[in-house]
Amino acid sequence: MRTGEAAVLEAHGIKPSAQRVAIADYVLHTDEHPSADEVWERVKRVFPMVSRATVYNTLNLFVAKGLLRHLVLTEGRLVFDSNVDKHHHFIDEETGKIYDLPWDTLEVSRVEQLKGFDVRDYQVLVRGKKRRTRGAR
Amino acid sequence: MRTGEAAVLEAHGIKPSAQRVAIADYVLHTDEHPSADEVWERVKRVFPMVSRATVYNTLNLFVAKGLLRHLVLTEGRLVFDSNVDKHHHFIDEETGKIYDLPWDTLEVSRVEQLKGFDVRDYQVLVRGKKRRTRGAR
DNA sequence: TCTAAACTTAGACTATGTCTAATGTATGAG
DNA sequence: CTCATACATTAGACATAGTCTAAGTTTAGA
Repeated sequence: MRTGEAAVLEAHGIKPSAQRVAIADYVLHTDEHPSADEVWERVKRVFPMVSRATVYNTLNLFVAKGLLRHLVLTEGRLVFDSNVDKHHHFIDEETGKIYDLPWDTLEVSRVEQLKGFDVRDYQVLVRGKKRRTRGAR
Repeated sequence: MRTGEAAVLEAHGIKPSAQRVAIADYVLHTDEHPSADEVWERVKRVFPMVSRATVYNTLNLFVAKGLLRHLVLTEGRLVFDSNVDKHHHFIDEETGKIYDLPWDTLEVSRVEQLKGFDVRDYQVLVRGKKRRTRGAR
């Protein structure tokens, strides 16, 4: 278990309890875009008594404090993304897996000229099939 | 109630029952991006005995037959979109309302050059606040 | 140590969506 | 026309994701 997590939490104004550190330890270091229940399953391995409510509360707290984003990209699942920088997403329609696309691989023109809308944020959502490339994640 | 709906359903290989026509009558002519339960509420006004399962089955059937798209854009809601042409979406973060953005108001570059991905479809997802413009919806 | 605030827990609750078994309806063959 | 069959519809049970609540536990400070 990494001990640096506690410091990260404190830096964001979050009191670092044991449960919160365990959750942070997984969710801040994965690129798997887990759902809340997946986080729960994972955290229970190292912390069997943790309750569902705690995991949900903690994840929502992390989102409120800017440590995570939540995404609503796939059916029936609210997933979390530890990459809080701007980026796009690719969804593999066969596996449901979500991949981050770096911000500058795509370029969107004319977003700022949208009439009647104050744009706060945007991203491109790409769907399709990931090619099999061994070694790639 | 428009009678042309039955012909539209048949043209897509769907047997036009009374319930299905009533559902089509609402959902194919709205730009409100309703959720399944919203469709149910609406259809019950003119067809009080319709069951939840029928509405869900019918909407899924329409999606399978290409009459509708379903979108997973907002938290906890799978919404339906009768606009099956390519277009982008704007989500008002205050009201949760979804607006269609015509395809050519935005332009995305370099989508086809994505390495390792077969792109089947993409759209831009814009979030922010809609300006109040009386008369516009 | 004692107390108050904050955190965690188990489980009830809500909402959304699916499934099933039984019933209803439409249609074509006889 | 009647029956048989296939398909549609129904009510309600079930599943899943997420929230809420009340009670218990921890923590930090006086």
